[in-house]
Order: sequence, then structure tokens, then C-alpha cells
Amino acid sequence: MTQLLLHAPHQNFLLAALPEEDFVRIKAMLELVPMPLGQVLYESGGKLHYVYFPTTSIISLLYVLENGASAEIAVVGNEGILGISLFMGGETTPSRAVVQSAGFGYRLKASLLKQEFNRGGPMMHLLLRYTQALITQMTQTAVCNRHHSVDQQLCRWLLLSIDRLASDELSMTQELIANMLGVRREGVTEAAGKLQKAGLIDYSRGHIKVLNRAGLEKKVCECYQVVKTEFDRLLPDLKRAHHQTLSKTGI
Amino acid sequence: MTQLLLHAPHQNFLLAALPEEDFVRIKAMLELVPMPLGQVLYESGGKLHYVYFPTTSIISLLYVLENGASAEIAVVGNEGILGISLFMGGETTPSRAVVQSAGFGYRLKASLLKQEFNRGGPMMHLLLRYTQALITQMTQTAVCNRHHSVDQQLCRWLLLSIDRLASDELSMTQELIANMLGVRREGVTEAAGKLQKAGLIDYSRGHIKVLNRAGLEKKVCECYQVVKTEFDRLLPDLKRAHHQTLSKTGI
DNA sequence: ATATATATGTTCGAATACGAACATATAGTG
DNA sequence: CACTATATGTTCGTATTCGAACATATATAT
Repeated sequence: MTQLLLHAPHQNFLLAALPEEDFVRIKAMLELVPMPLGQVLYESGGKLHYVYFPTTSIISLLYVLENGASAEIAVVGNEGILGISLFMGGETTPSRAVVQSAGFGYRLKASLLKQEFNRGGPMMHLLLRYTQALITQMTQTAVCNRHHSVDQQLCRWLLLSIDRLASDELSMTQELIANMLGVRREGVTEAAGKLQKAGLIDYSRGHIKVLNRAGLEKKVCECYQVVKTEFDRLLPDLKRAHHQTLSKTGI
Repeated sequence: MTQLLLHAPHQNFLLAALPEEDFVRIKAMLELVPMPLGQVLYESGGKLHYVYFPTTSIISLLYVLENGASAEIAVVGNEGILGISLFMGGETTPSRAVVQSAGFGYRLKASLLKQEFNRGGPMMHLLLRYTQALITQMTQTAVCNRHHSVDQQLCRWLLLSIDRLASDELSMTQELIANMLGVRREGVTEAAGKLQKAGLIDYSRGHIKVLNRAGLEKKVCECYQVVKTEFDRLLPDLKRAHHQTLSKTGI
């Protein structure tokens, strides 16, 4: 019963941005699911049976090389959907999706999503605009990987992550962050140590709290703002949806 | 008159992969345009008035940082289309499109493309599948930027480029390649020198000829094959179209 | 409370790429 | 032909990251 109050589809802003009519129709098909840390939602090349709309969780899209090294391509949180390859027509992608921050989300059967997409209405256009925003995130990751230091990338990663959560805290070991950023664990230790000394974050055994968000924004490379601006531009409805959600839940 | 024989829309495999009915309809709206080296087809954030279907040219999508440094996100050749943001709904993107290899292509008015996309038929699905293939290229670039050496990246870049041309030669200075890869010119000089010594390429003042394609494929990182495989998987029609083109033009 | 697994901190030599300076070579131009 | 702009080759010191080894600290289980 508590869960019914704590969880609602409109906590996912992509869903919340839909016109009432579409939202109601889709809502009836959604299924609330817990998303524990580390859960692999799909494997590279595997078939997707569901798409996911995270509400309180974050999903990391990452690519794993033959030698086991990895790199994060993008993150999906309560602003998005996991499983774009379904409506893009490819069915699969060469990357992996892992729950990076435990929480909940709603899932929708693949066939139902395709059906909704093929209606060609607001849902389709919203999904396509979201996909373009995701593309921006991916390309910016490529640029950032090329030109920016581990320090800057950690800041970007932290900001992108907490933006996709209600909270300013996240559970994540340095080892895992290193996997995401595609760098060594020691590199993350050093970078995080600097941020800690500067009083921007508080770090202890898999638990990070952002103490000074503005400070992080001063240190981060331009990549963060580019991604954020592009999401806001392409999906202005999300902000509106966000505000509505806040007022509905009375936060 | 010669031009009419040398140039035809079906040299762009994305167009050629369309059903006859759609191809004929769209063909009537296309306009052949020369695409000189270095031409900027669109600027970051700028509005697109046309989409481009390259036939004998290659277009580079690159992102330019505030400090002037740059990195290539993806390349578009005769297998694709420039301007996906139009049908994705964003209208603009934060990247720049530059002609990387001079040649020709066909352009189509933005409004007409959107109209075709919104028919929801084969054209829409082809464009979406192409977009997914492009996403793979972008994400693989991100991974490659993180984990692979300049040497390997140069091989990848060369292979991706000649795949998008009929020829095994391209006109491109080391300086420009460095801009694409987001590395120093000296780095490219060194890497290209090694390939030259190994007899894999012939390099001289802005003109590269691939002498031993198989040799390059042995040296390249896995990223090249991942992108190629994904294009073939998502767009099998392109291969078929390719063969038809060869027989039609009698090459 | 003790043992153990896990997380974080620290150090050091090696490898790679950077930034800058300069040398050489070739295409075009007058 | 000589001149000039451009392209490529080479070198050297520096910075960053890597890879590996090892030290310390904290949570969890018994």
C-alpha cells in the first residue's frame, strides 16, 4: 500500500510528459519492478523483452571490450527509457545495460511499446526526441573521453548521475565508477580524493554524497552542460512534468 | 550529359534500398550537388534546410570544443544520410558537418524529408534503422577514444573512410586527420609512418592510397568490425542495393 | 571479538600522448 | 627558375595515465 503511494509512473518524466490520454492508456500496461544494483537488464546482442522507464533507479549503458575493459556510453534515469533499439528497428544493440543505482522502475512489454510507437502520435515523437538527446549524451562522451582529464570526467559523471535521481547521494564504489569511466580504480581514488579535500563530496565505502553541487559545476568540463542543455531543449515537457510530479506527490 | 551517367541517386545505398515506388517518388525531389572538400554543411546548432545523401563524397560529423579542439563523432558516406536530427525532431544538433572527401551527393529539402518520414512507410523504418547504425558508430567512437592507441584509431578511421568510397584512395592531410581523431598532427605523422613502412599505405602530401587492406584489418582494433557488422545487420538492403548499383552502372 | 572480504589509499617505473620547436621536402605561383 | 606556402618528418622535455604491488581501513559474518 505504501508502495502505491511511493511509486507512480509519472515519476518517470518521459511518461509524465505524455498527453493525459496517452499516459492513461500506457499506464494500464506498465508493471512496477525493483531494480537492484548490478542487475543486467540486457546483454550485448541480446533480445529485449521489455523496455524500462526508471523512476528511482539509474541504468548505465556500457560497452565491454573483448579484453574485458569497459566504457559507459550513456546513463538513463527518470528522464528516459531503456530499450530504444526496439522502436529504432534494430531489436538489439552491441552494448550492455546495468543498474547503476538501485531503485524502481516500470517495465512495458516490447510488443506493446512497438504498438504504441507505431501509432505515430505524441509517444512516437517523444521517444524520437529522447533518442536524439541520448545521442547527444553519447557523442559528448566520445569527445570527453578524448579530451578531458579523469578529474573532469568524474565531475561530469557525478552531476549526470545525481541529475537522474531525486537525491544528492549515490551508492557506488570507486571500482564501479572506474568501470563506467573506463579508467583504473586508482585514477578514481585520486580524483575523488581531490574532490573530497576540496569539500565538494563526501566519500566513504561505496557511498557518495555531493556536498557542493555548485562547486562541482565549476570544475566540470563543458560536456556536462552541453548534454543538460540539449535535454532541456529537446524535452522541455520533462521539466514541466517534473514540476507537476512534485506538486502531486506533495514533496 | 556525362554527369547524368556518372551520377545517379541509387549510388546512395540508403536511397537504393528503398522499394521502387518510394525510390521513384523521392528521386523526383532530389537535387544533385557538388560537395567540395571542407564545405561546412551545417554548423553546430544551426538550422538544416536540406538533408544530404552522399554518393561519391564523405561527410564528417565532428564536435568542436570551446578551446578549438575537435573530435569526429561519425562519418557519413554513400551508405547514409546527413541530417537525422530533422526527423528525430530536434531540428539541430550540437555538432558540425564537414565534407571530408570531395565528391557529389543529392540533397532533399528538409520539409520534403519530414513529409516522407511522416508517411510512416519503408522510408521511415529505413531512416530509423540507419540512425541506430549511426548510434553504434558514435558509441564505438567513444569506446575507441578511451581504450585504443592512435595507431589503431588511424587504421579504424582509414577503413571506415574507404568503405564509404568506391575507391581505396583519399585526399586528406595529416593535419585534417588529426582534427578528426582529436589528436596532434605529429601523432598522425608517426602512426602513418609506421603504416607506410609496413607497406600498408602510400602517403604523400594529402593523398593516401591503401595498398594492403587486409593488413590494415589485421592491425585495427575490434571497433571497426563492430561498426561494420552492425551496419550490415541493420541495413542488409544496402549490400543488395550495392550489387544492383554495380550491375546497373556496369562497373 | 575476531576473522575475512571488500573498499580505499599510496607509491613507482613504464608507456603513451602532449606541446613546442625546428628541419626537410614538395606543390604552386610569379 | 626562384620563391613561398604547405605538408611531412624528427626530436625533446613534460604531463597524464597505466599497471602492478602493497598498505590501510571498514563493513560483514561467525
